[in-house]
Order: sequence, then structure tokens, then C-alpha cells
Amino acid sequence: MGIKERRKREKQFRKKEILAAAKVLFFEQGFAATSMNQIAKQVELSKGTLYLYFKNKEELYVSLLVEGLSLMNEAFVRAVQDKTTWIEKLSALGWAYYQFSVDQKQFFHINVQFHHGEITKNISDDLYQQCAEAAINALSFLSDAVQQGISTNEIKQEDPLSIAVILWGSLTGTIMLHEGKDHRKFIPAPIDLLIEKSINILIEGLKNNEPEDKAKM
Amino acid sequence: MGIKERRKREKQFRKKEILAAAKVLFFEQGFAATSMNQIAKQVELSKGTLYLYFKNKEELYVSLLVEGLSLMNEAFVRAVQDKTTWIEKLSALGWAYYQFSVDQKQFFHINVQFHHGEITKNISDDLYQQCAEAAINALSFLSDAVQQGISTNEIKQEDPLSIAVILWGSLTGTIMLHEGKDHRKFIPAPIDLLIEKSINILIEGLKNNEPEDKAKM
DNA sequence: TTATTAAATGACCAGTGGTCAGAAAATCAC
DNA sequence: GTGATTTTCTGACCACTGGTCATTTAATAA
Repeated sequence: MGIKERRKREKQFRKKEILAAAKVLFFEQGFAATSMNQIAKQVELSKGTLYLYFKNKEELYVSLLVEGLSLMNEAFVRAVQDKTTWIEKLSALGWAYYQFSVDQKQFFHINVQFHHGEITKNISDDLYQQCAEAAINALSFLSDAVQQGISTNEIKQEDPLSIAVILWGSLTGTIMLHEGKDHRKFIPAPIDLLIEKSINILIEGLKNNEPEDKAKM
Repeated sequence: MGIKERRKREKQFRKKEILAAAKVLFFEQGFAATSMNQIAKQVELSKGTLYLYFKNKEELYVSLLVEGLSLMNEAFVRAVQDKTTWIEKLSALGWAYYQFSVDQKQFFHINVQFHHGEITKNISDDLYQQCAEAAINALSFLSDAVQQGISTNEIKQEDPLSIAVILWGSLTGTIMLHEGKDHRKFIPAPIDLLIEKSINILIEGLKNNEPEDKAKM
């Protein structure tokens, strides 16, 4: 029964065609400024057909993120492959993430929007899960490096995953603050210096930093 | 000429009425799901009138942020007023920011959207400037504390403003990652623990951390 | 009272995201 | 081949959107 499989392949192909068309327009114009009509025209299908492949505009938009996160994971693999110490690894991952936010600016922006949640509200559980898994996978690069630092007793922490979230969040926030989609900027410092200091501070902060039960002031 | 002034006051009042109505709906439903028609109905004005006071939907939305940033600044004033060391100050500011993101969740979200830039693209330079100034003002609390640490030689850094941006960005990112508007969560660690660790790491990272011209690996 | 200015209206516009009955195309059964 | 069945696709249609603007209404000035 090769026909069923061929049809399935063709359906997948259509989906990818739609995604490719959507990518062009979303990346050029942003989410709000891009309409389903435009996408339909670009991919030479009727608008109704788009809804056979994606439940709504948000789902189509966030689906792009899957590719983006995959690219990011590849970058992370490359970043750590020839590194040995946890410091080298974390530093390389930090820089790889920053580089990703430059090279794949648009993906980075979708990622921020995904985590912010306003656009994400209407996407399917399935797609959400896909993105979450990819994100967790990215986090694991960080937490592995942290775990290594814990093993060698250079980092005094209990939960490497928590630390990974902090590292990831810190860089995401700092980059976002500086590199928004609006052309206007009010932050004086150059971004690469910011990233350098940021990575440096975070790594230094992890060294021999006893976990303590401070009162929350 | 008291009439001119009275009219000006009345106009300001109208503007505030519109903002109040918009706030209710935007906070309940989010930006995209709230329409200008709804807001007009809520404030008992025609839709056209809204556009006499705000140039577009985004401008109306982001205008809310001005109030939010003002609240945040007040919280920052309270946070540092009885603190002496830079560590106490930074810690208190960090917690105050987190508390703000909980108490004024919606304002925090607008702030993220503002910095992300997708929604912000169409707002006036005037409003942008207002928000930028308020943000810089908030940053100055942080950079003042950092400056204090530099003065006492406990922090080895050159540009306190850059550090302030990093601190602000780090917390913003970490909170955003964990507290998106989507109900679904995939980050296991409790947020307050994350914040505690985050503040701790950042402060430790600042202590005696020589600024160096490391190659970017 | 009349003229002037300011404020508010709502019908109107092009376009939106999304739906769905029906057309078109491909596959299956014979 | 033919007709029945299933899958894919279409585009007219819907309620509604953000935004505009000639016109009306109200307030002030002369």
C-alpha cells in the first residue's frame, strides 16, 4: 500500500510549502502585519486550504519556531563539542545563543513571543509540547555543563536545571532588552559588550556560591 | 483665561477615562482580543473619539505602561530607602521587581511587549520617549547601587549602567520564561526559588569580578 | 443673537481571521 | 473503461476589525 504513504508525504510537503511561504512574509512584516490572505496568495493556494493544515494563524506562526529551535540546538551541539570544562561550555553556549539571536533574529523573536504567551494562547497542546520539548532540550545543554561544575565541586548548587533556566532567561532578557524589533533604542552600551559581561558575571556568580536559605528580605 | 485651562483639564480627564476603560479590557482579554469598539462602548464614547485622543490601538495600549512604570518606580523607591550597602540595595530591588511582576502582572507583560518591539512599532516618538525615560529612571536605581559597589571597591566594573541593563534584563527574562500569559508551563522549578538564586548569582558574580578583555571564544 | 471654534459622532471603508457547502481531483471497486 | 467513494481544495460568505472623515452637536466669543 504505497499510495497512502505517498499521499502522506505529499501532505507533509504541502505543509512545508505553506510554512515556507509564511516564513517569508512573517519574517518580512511581522505577525500582525501579515495576513492569511497574503500567505495563501504567496503559496498559491486558497485561504481555506491553509486551515486544513493549521488550525489558526498563531499555530502557523509558532510552527515556524520548531525549525528555529532545531537550528539553535544544532548551534549548541557545535558550541560544546570541543569544550572540556564547564566554564568553557557555558561560555560557548552563551555566545552561541547570542550569535543565534543575531543570525536568526526572527526566530529569536518568535521564541520570546512564545514564552511571553500572548500569541501562544491559541495554539494546540501538540505544538506547545513540541516547542516545550525543544526548549527543554536546549536547556539540557546548559544544565549538563552546570552539572559538570557541580561534580567538580566548583559550583555549589543543588538543582542544575534551575540554574539552566536562570542562565537561559538572563541572556534572553538582556538580548531582548537591547534588540527589540522597534528601530528605536535607548540603551547606550553595545550589545556584544553586554553579552560578554553578562556571561562573565553569571559564571563568576556560579563559582563557589553556596546555596543558602536567605530570608526574602 | 480660566476657560482654556478648564478645557485642558477636561481633556486630560477624558484621556484618563479612556485609559481606565482600556485598562479593564486589555488586562482582562489581552491586546489582540480587545477591540476599539469594545473600549468605546465601555467608556461610552464613539469609536471615532478614541482616535482624537490616541493615534491608534497600540498607542492606547502602550500608554497604560506609563502608569505601570510609575508604580514600579515607586516600588523601587520604597525598596532602597532603608538599605545601606549595595548588596542590600540590589537584592531589595530584585525582589521588588519580582513582586511587581506578580502584583502588576499585566503591566509587566506590557513592559515585555514594549521591549520586544512588535507591538511598539507604531507608537509615537513622544510616547516611546516617555517609556524610555521611565525605564532609564528605573535602571538608575540599579546603576546607583552598582556605582556604590564600585566606589567601595567591592565591584570591579567600569560601566554601572551596562551592569544595570544586565541585571534588569536577567530578571525580566527569567520571570518572563516562567510567567508567560499562556497557562501552560514546562519549567519545573518554583519561581520564587528561581528569583532567589538568580539575585544571588548576579550579586556574587559582581563581587571582585575583574573586567577583562577576553577574546570572544 | 450670531459667528467661531472645539469636541464628538457614526456611517463608511478596505481588509481581517475563520467557515463551509460544494467543486474538483484522485483513488477504489468492478 | 465506468461509476462510487474518499480526499483535497476552493472561494463566496460571515461578523467583525482598525481607522477615517464629513457632518452634527456643544461650548465659547463677539
